[in-house]
Amino acid sequence: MSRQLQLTRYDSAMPETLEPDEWNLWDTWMRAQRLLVRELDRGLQRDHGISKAEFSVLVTLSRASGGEMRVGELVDSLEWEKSRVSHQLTRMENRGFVARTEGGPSGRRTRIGLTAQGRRLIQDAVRGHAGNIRRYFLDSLTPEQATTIRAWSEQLIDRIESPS
Amino acid sequence: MSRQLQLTRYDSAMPETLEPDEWNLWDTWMRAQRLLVRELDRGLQRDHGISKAEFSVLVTLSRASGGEMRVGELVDSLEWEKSRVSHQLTRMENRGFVARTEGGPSGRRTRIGLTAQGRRLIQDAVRGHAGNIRRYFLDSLTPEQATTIRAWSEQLIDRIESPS
DNA sequence: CCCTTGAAGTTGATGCATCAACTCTAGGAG
DNA sequence: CTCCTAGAGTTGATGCATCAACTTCAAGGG
Repeated sequence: MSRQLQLTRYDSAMPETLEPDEWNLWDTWMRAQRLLVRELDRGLQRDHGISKAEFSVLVTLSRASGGEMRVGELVDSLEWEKSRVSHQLTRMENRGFVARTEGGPSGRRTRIGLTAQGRRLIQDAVRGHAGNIRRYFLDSLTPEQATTIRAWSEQLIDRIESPS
Repeated sequence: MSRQLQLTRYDSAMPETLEPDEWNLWDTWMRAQRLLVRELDRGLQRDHGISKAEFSVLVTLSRASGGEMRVGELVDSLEWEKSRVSHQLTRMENRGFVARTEGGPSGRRTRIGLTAQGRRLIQDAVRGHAGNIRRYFLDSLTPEQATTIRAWSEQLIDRIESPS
């Protein structure tokens, strides 16, 4: 993967209405994002054989009291679309990480639980993944940078989420 | 899209080995990323009917001298895998945005060019997308924040790309 | 001239992500 | 009791992204 200077690149808008400084900032930032996410994804895949999506589902289930949740609870917790959750659960059920169990005679609704394999897996993965987050993200930040990034992230979230 | 406080969420690792402050920073930052990327994607889709991937290919081709490139040049410029480029071109050829043309009698290799429709489309899209980058990203940054973000992004890129 | 080899590009398979359409069931209104 | 409806969940279709395997062709060696 040779790195070289380039003026046009994935995600680089560089339109006439952005100044060179501006697109450069945008490009640099987007590039850092992609590299970081890619590195974390690869870490999960390499060290634990699971994807980020699988990790998210497993870690959410592992924190549930009783180790079971309904699909709707997963939807709320993950902030995914319900169909995305459903598809993901199907794949993970096929891999043997989770199980769909019929609710008791009174209950009725489908519940999702970790299998023994899923439970074992997530315990290791959480530690490994935390280490990678620390190595690639947290350790790369000075305290001042961390403060700035946090403040800016919060601004951005508000800005996008409130229909200004 | 109701927003509510939650302690576990997509991409939140929150493992035992991360302090609450740490995972909170990580979570906030990841959340901001996702929202921003999603907003820009939706803008492209809504205003111009194209995906980010299509935008990237079109803008790259539109900057090429002669408006044509070889697949390998696209691969280098976009920093995508060649198979990804090939699949993307197939989809875009089906949509009528680009055309694969046989090189001249001497040349031989396949060249990729914009169609009239593709050229028309990208001219509008570049301006609209630039506006969205400004609105959601650039305008959300103070000069100091911009400086910090740029510096940190560069650190992170170096850190990940150099096999330290 | 033939054969090997490597670069360029394509293809197929699989998983992630989203949209739209569908099923099923529980809980009323009549 | 019967029907209607709304919520919960599933399914299918399509596009993005990646990996591995394959095809083609040009260049060079023998």
